[in-house]
Amino acid sequence: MAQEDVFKKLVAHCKEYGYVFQSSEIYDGLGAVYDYGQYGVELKNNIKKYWWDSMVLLHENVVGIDSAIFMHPTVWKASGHVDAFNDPLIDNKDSKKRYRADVLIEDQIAKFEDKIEKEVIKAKKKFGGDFDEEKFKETNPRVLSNKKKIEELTERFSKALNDNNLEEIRQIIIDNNIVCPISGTSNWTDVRQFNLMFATEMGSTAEGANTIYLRPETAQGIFVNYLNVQKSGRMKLPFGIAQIGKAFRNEIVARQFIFRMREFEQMEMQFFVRPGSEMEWFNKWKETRIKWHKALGFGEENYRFHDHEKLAHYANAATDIEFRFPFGFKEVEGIHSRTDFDLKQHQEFSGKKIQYFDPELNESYVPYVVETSIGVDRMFLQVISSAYCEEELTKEDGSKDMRVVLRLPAALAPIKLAVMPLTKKDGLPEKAREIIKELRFDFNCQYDEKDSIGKRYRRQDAIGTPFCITIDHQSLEDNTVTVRYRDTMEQERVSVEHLRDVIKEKTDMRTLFKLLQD
RNA sequence: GCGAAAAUAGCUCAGUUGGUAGAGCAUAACCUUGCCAAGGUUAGGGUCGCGAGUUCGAGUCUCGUUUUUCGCUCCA
Repeated sequence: MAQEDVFKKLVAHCKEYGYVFQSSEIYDGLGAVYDYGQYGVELKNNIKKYWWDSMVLLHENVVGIDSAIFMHPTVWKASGHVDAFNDPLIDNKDSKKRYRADVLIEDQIAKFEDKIEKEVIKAKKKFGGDFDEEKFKETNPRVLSNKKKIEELTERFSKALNDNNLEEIRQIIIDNNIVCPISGTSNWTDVRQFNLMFATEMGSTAEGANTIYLRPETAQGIFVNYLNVQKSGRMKLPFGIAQIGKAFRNEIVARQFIFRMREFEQMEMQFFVRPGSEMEWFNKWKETRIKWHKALGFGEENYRFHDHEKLAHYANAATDIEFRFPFGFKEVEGIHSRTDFDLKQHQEFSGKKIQYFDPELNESYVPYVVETSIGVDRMFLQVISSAYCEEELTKEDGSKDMRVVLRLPAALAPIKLAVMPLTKKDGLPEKAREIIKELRFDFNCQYDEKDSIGKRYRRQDAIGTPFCITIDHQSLEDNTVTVRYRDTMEQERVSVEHLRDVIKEKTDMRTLFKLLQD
C-alpha cells in the first residue's frame, strides 16, 4: 500500500475513534486547527507526562515553570521575532508561482559562485599539475569580475534586509535580471511580508491599548524568568528550566494534519551553562534526547539527526531529530546551542542585569543556553503513526481476516484495560463492575458488554487498549479472569487479587524511565 | 496565499438525457449466540458543503464562496 494511503487511513482512524477532530467541524472547520478527542487528550497527556517526568523528575538540576501566553511586547522585539519572524514573498505574474524573495537573491549569489568554480575547473584542466588555484583566483579577470558582483550584491542585499526595505529587495531582483525558473520572465509583483505572529490588543480603550502577540514559541517565557528561577530556586549552573505550553504561528501554508498547525504545543527545556562548555552540553543533550525517543520502541532505523549547515542568527550549533513519518523523514525535535544571544538581548532591552555569579571562577557572566524543543503534536503524530497497524490474520478455518490495531506503548495508551463479561447474564456483568470499581483508581478502565466478545476485542484493538479482562462463568467459581493481550491476542488466566500488579507492571512509565538511565 | 482536484447519512459510496434521495457498514432497543468482527426484528439519522442564477422543476447545468487533499514555501 502506498504511504499516502496509510496516512489517509490514519487520519480517518483518528477521527473515527475519537483521537483527533478538525476544529469547528460543524461550521466547515477552521484551517490547520485541530481538537483532540476523548482518547486523543489521554494520549497527549501521557506523552506530556513522559517528557515532563523525564526532564524534571529524572534531572535534579532541571525545574519546570508555566509562563503566560501573553508577554510584554518588547519581549518580541528583543527576541528578534517582530523584525525577523516573517518571510518576504514575491509572486511571478506569469507562472503564478510564489517565491521567497531572499531565497531568489541567495540563489543568484550561488550562481556567480558556480561560475567562478567553473573557471577554476577549466583552468585546472588546462594547466595540469602545477596549477596555483589561489593565484589564479586573484588574477583571472573573469573570476575577479564575478567576485566583484558577489560582493556588490551581498552588500546591497544585506543593507536592504537590515533596513527592511521591501522595494529595494524587489529592485535588486529586477536589476539582476532574476527570472522565474518556470516562466522565464521577470514579471514580478511587489514584495510582501507576512508576520507570522498573531496580534491582539490589551487594554479597554483604543488609544490606551497595546498590541500584544500570542507567543510564537515558549522559550522566551523561560528566558525572561531566568533570574526569578535562578534566585528563588538557588539554582547553580549548569541548570535547566522546562516548560510545556501552547504557541501560535500564523503560517501561510499549514497542512499535513497535526504536523503543522496554527495553534500547537511545545515542550521546551532551556539549559543554562558556563560559556565555553556549551558544545559539551549540546552533545550530551543530543544523546539524552535521542534515547528518550528510542525508548518508545518505534525502531532505531526510523530516527536520524539532521545537523544544520545554515544557522539561525542566535545559534552556534543546531541539529534536528527527524523521524520517519508516513510522508517521509521530518523534524520532531530541535536541539540548539543558542549562545548568550537571548539573555543578552533581554539584558539590553530591559536594562536589567541578567548574569550569574560563578563562585568557582569568582566572576559574573551571561550564561550560554542549550535548548531542546519538541512539538507535542508532532510527537503525538509520531506515536500514533508508528502504532497504527493493519494486520492480516488467519482464522481457524484457514480464511483470511483483517484487524486494525494501535500498538501504542502500554505506558502511553489512553485506556489501559477493558473489562467485559463474556455474557450479559448469570451475574457476570455485576462481577465485571465489581472489578472495575477496584481498578479505576489506578487505571483508565472501560466497560463493554455489547456485541460478541470477538467484536469487543477488535474495538479495543482499534483504540489501542493493551489489555482486555474477560469475566466468564469460571470467574464466579474461583475468582480468576482471563487477560487478553492486544499485540499477541493471547490469553492468560489471572486471579483477581493479582490483576492490579500484573497491569501495573506492564503499564508503568517507570519501565520507560529505566531505559533512559545510563 | 497561488495552481489542480474533490465535497450526497457517523463511515464508504450509488443516484440514468434535470422530475422532491438509496445501499452496505456503523449507532440505539429487544431476542438469540457466547473467547477473537459482520444472526434476527425494529428504530433514529440527509433542506445532497454554503449562497446566488438558469428552469414549471436543480443532488444533477452556470457563477461565487467555504473546507479538504496534492504541489510551491516554512517550521516545533
